[in-house]
Amino acid sequence: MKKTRTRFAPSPTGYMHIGNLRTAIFEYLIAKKDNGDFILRIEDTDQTRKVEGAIDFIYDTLSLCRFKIDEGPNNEGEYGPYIQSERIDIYKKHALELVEKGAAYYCFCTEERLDKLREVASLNKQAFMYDGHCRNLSKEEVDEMLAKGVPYVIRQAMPKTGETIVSDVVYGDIVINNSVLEDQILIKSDGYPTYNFANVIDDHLMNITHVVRGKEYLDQTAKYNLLYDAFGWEKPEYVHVAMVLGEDGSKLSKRNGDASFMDLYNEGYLPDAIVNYLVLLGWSPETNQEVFSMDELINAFDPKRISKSSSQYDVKKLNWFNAQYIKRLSMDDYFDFVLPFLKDAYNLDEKSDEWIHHLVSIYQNHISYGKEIVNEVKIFFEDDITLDEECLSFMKQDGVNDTLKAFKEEIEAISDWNVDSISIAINNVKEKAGVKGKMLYMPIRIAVSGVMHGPELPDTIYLLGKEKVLKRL
RNA sequence: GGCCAGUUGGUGAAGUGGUUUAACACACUGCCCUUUCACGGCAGCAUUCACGGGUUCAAAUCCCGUACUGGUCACCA
Repeated sequence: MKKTRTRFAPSPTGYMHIGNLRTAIFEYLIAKKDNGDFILRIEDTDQTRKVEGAIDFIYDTLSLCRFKIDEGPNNEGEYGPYIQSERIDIYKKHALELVEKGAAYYCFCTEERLDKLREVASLNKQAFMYDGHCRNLSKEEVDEMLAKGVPYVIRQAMPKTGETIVSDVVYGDIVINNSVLEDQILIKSDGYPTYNFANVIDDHLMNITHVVRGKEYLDQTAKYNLLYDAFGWEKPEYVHVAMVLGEDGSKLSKRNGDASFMDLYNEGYLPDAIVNYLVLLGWSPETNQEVFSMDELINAFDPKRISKSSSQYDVKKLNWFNAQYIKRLSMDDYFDFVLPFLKDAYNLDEKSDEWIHHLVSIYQNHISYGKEIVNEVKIFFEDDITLDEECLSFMKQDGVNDTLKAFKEEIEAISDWNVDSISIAINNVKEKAGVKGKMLYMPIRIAVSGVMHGPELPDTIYLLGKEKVLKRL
């Protein structure tokens, strides 16, 4: 029995949106469920798209998500190199092998000829497909062109008739008619392989057992199978996964900024929560469990339960997951987590550690992402407060002024400023002004904080400080 | 346009012929708890599974057709 091996194969663009990440999650879980290996391979055959530092970025991202990379460019195993641009010779060699076998051929067609073909096709409202012009070149003709140094590509010779069956773990058997298959390019004129070719070669050479990728590649898989057959290689298991759509149901793109993992991370979304949310987007466990640790995930994951239809990214549910994870953070971890957001937004130099801790601690059950705390604590850092319509109309009610007057007196009378004494003060107001519940708390809350929602009132008052509270009254 | 796939509530989804008068979760609404807010708890929220036919004693579940959505048809990955 072969050891299960999956691979994450991004191109090094320095950007990872949640759709890519989700694919990585699935790949990781499939491998780890079988105690297999998770491999990172960099697909940089398009040299124009290369971005500096992108490989480290991918390592960082995956490590934040708790994925252990068993083999990759920075920790090579026995199947290296793990960067496609360093494997050029390998692809070339295999392409030539196919030419030898008659499954591929040299093509010397010029850009101009191809363009003309394309033009004609679009005129006839037909999809362009290479006409196989060079497919029947004789050995002598080929050698002559080669000797003359005419630029060439190597194309795969597709069968013209019959059909190819693609077996997929989530979609079942898909039948593709061979007549729709183009004699696709395997090796480009710059000597680099195309994505489709490099993929097949690498996946085989690296002993990948499960190829997990976006559903958009499903149709292409017939070509892959033909390639595997031509080499006489065993095909991997295919796991095609449906797309993740943006919140509006449209395709995710770079433009849809907040769907990038790093952006979410920088906003204060915990990688564990992101992973947990994403794995449930397009996959569901047999039980009703929703919050999963990595180990539980590895245990529960079954690729057969990946859904066939695409799903929409929903930040509200992500918020819920993230809030769950924030609540479960230890006090220390939580503090380390939110403090950077606070420091970034406010000058904390004059605040005591005790004060900062107290402030932050009352929000652990309130926020759904780290940066949210910045807005929440605004009332403690601003001098002026402005009331919105709702607050204003509340404050116009009868008795509000009496309540506030009584409250002010109580506050002034406090000598030992702490949460308990403030609670007592509020309680005294209840007696004095003869109000309770909402009519007691709301006027005070609005007067001191300017908003109708917030953390525990005594804490709020305590943190604001006597001076500020009196000033606002 | 050809080919391929998908279609269960605002969202993620369970469901593979009868125990489903369609689970669970997010969101939303209401109530309770808390002397306020939030947290938490409880309840409500699809008479119906894109639509139309068929098979069957019985269909969200099987078959056929239609519609819609998406993908794919590059010397991009």
